[in-house]
This record gives sequence, structure tokens and C-alpha cells, in this order.
Amino acid sequence: MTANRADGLETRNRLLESACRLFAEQGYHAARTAEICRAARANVAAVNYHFGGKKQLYVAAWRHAIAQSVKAYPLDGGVPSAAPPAERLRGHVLALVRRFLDARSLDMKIADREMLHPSGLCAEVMHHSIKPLREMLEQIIRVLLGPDAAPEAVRLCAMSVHAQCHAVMAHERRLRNMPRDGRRRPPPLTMGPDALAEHIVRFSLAGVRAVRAGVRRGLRTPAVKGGRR
Amino acid sequence: MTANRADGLETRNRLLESACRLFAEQGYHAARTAEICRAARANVAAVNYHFGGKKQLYVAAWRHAIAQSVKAYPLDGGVPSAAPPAERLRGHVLALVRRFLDARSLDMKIADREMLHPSGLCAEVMHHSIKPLREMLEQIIRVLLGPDAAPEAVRLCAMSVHAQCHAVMAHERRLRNMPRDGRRRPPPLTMGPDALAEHIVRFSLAGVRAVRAGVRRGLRTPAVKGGRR
DNA sequence: GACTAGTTCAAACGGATATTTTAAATTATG
DNA sequence: CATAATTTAAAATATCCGTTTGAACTAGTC
Repeated sequence: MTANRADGLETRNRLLESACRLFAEQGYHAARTAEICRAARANVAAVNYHFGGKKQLYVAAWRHAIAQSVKAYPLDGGVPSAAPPAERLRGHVLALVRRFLDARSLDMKIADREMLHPSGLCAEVMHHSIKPLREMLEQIIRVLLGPDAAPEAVRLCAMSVHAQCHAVMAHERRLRNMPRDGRRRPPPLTMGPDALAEHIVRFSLAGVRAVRAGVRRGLRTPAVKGGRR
Repeated sequence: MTANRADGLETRNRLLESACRLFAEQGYHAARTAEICRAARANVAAVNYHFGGKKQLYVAAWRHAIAQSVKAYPLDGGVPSAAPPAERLRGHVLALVRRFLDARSLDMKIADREMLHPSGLCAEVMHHSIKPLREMLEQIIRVLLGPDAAPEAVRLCAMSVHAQCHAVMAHERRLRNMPRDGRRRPPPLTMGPDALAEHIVRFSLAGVRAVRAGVRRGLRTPAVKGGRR
């Protein structure tokens, strides 16, 4: 009997990488297996041989992307959990923004598309991709907000922070997807990941402190008019 | 000669409404003309008779959605442009969040899908939908940041505010799209649009003030370790 | 060096689905 | 009632894509 051959694993890996990229760029439905194979310099039959079908390839590719991302960008950003919460937030946001802007980190892009146009596969993987992220962020913010903070307040602040990081990715993707010659493209990101993260951290720390102050005083502010019809 | 018939306009309108809804829920590619017609209680041929094809229907429906939204939710939220900038921001955010959460406001949902999966049609309409929004927001923030603010700082703060409003819509959509019986659904929005807007305004006003303070002092903060491989 | 199972390949399969058109039937309106 | 505007059902059109197959190939083993 002969052992598995080395070249087999190589094409399997190429397939995995191409699949990550194309699924991230186009989503499960729009990405064509033929194109994935072409990008991987493999025959169309390779997908079925190595993975058993497009669906299984999708799940495998997503898992692969997640593994790569968390290895490259630990969620705490390298800041120990004993550090002051402001520093931990900085680490987390920086790691997140870098990850979002790294063209090789594809898991969040896949997750994003899955949200908008679910393939029906892998609700499993979805949570695996997103849950730890939210938990870490909420944990940090809980400390920042202090012991009296309502769970609602924590969730809202986490949303505010995450939304900003996410927006950076969305903006960058818009730049990529736009036709190169389009006269009216959105203004490019003139700054690098670190400067962007810096803004988000400063903005958010102040925001969280304001919410903390508001919670303590039980503030409510007047409504504003203007509604539907 | 007989004039155009009334029933013709009626089905044309029903078609427009159904198209808005389905294009917003599924995007241009995934939405089927047959389903649009079924929802509008019209024959499949109706799309071609009234609009000349799916593409033209898409553009017309989007325009229709935009018109409805701006009529229902004026961008200034009813706050006069002479009001203090904090009030104007409150008005703007409140209008935006209400609009994002109103199931009948579909233009932003269509735009959102178009961003992620462009149909290639109507870069025109896209800008028509988004540009005025960004301009109003940046104008308000420019005042809040003061005369010394760099254009970059204005753009970043506008991004921070808009991202939060957008996240609200995204979260609500996730709730809709999730399988009803999914054990693990994201936590629902327990609060109404006004409370959400209230949080965003408080968070953002503090954030903008912090950025303003940082700009004045020319602050820069130290980098944090943790990167790619 | 030959054997063999793991791997690649080109070509075709099979199936599905959507948009658009057509021509006849119907209806509102002047 | 006459007529052009709509509606209708069915056929036409246009793609297209994931998967299979059986033969050819090749790395690794004996």
C-alpha cells in the first residue's frame, strides 16, 4: 500500500487558499468552483476529489481562514488581561483593525457575506468566528463601565466599538470592489491601520466614559421630532 | 384614442413596492422577477411590459425607495440648521436610526447589498442615495470639531457616527434573516429606535469632543505590539 | 524497475432555473 | 361600441454550473 502523496496535500492547500479568497470576495453563491480551481491551478474535479463538494469546501475554507486569523491576530492584541482596561481596549481594537485590513485575513469577510446572504451551511462556524470576539470586547467594556453598568449598556458600547472597526473593513472593501476607472470613488484611506485604530480607541474611550457617567446619573435626554409620514 | 388606464398604474406601483422589498431583502441577483410579480399579484410579463426588464425595474424601484425615505425622514431630523451642533447631531442620528429601523425604508438596505455585491447598474443612484447623508453629517461634525479640525478628523468622526447607525440596521436585519427556530440567535434589540439613537448620540458627542481635544494638543498615543506572523 | 493506490485530467452529464417574448384574450375608457 | 392599453399562459431563449466518469498519470513502496 502506498501512503498519501505529497502533491495531493499541496493542491488541497492551494484549493483551500483560493477558496478562502474567492468566497471572501464574492460569497458562497457567487463564487464558482471552476474559478476557484483555476485560481488554484487545479482541475475542476479536484474540489470533489479532495473535499467531496462545494459545500464541504466552503466550510473547510472558512475554518482554514479562521485558524489563520486567530493565529496571526490574537484577540487581546498582545496586551495581558491584567493590564488596565483602556490599554486592553487599545490592544483589542488595534488587533481587530489590523486584522480587518490585512488582505490575508479573510474569515471576517466571509462571515460578513454569510450574514447578508446566508448559505444555510455552518451556523456552527459562524459562531466560532464571531462569538469569542464579542465576548472579549464585552468583558473589557464591562470593566470600563464599572460594576453598576447594566448589561444593556455593555452591549451598546460593544456595538459602538465593533461597528467602527467593521466600518473600516467595509470601506476598504468598497475601494477594492469599485471599478478602477470610476470617476467617483470613495475617498481612499490615507492612513494606516494603526492610525485608524488610534482614532477609534480615542473616540470610544471617551464614549464609554460618557455612558458610564450617564448611567451613574440615570440621564435621559429629550426626544426629537420627525418621523414617518 | 384611449388614455392610459388606471389599473395599469396600479399594478406598476404594486410592482415597484414588491421590487423594493425583495431587492432589499435579497439583492439584485438573488431576487427573482417571478417572485416579485407574485408578490405584486401580477403576471411575469408585467415587469417587461411596465419597465422593459429586470434591470430597469431595479433602478426604478431604488429611486422609488429613496424618494419615500427622504420624504419620511428628512436628514436634519427636523432640527433647524441654526440650532446648536449637538442638537443637530441628535436630530440627524435619530432620523437615521429611525429610518434604518423602519421596515418600510428600504433604500439603505438596497444600497447596502449593492455595496457588497454590485449589480454593475446605477453607480448613479448609489451616490444619490448616500452622498447627501455623508455631507450633512460631515457638516455637523465640522462645526463640532471647530475651525482647526483637519478634514481627516472630520471624515473619521463621521465614519464613527455613521458606523454605529449602520450597525443598528445590520443587527436588525440579522434578526430577520435568522432561522426562526435557531437556538442561538443574536440578542434582540430590547430598546426602540429612540433609545438606540440616544446612546449613539451620547457616545459620539463624547468621542467627537475627545478628538477635538486631541487635535488641539496634537496628541499621539503609543503603538501596541501584535501583528502578522 | 515494476507495481499500485493516490491523484490528475478532459469531456460530458444532468439538471435546474430565470428572463424575455409571443400571440391571444381581456378590460377600461372615450 | 370601438379600440388601444393591459393581462395572461405558455413557449422560447439563454445561460450556466456542480458533479461524474473512466482513462491517464505519477509518487512512493517493495
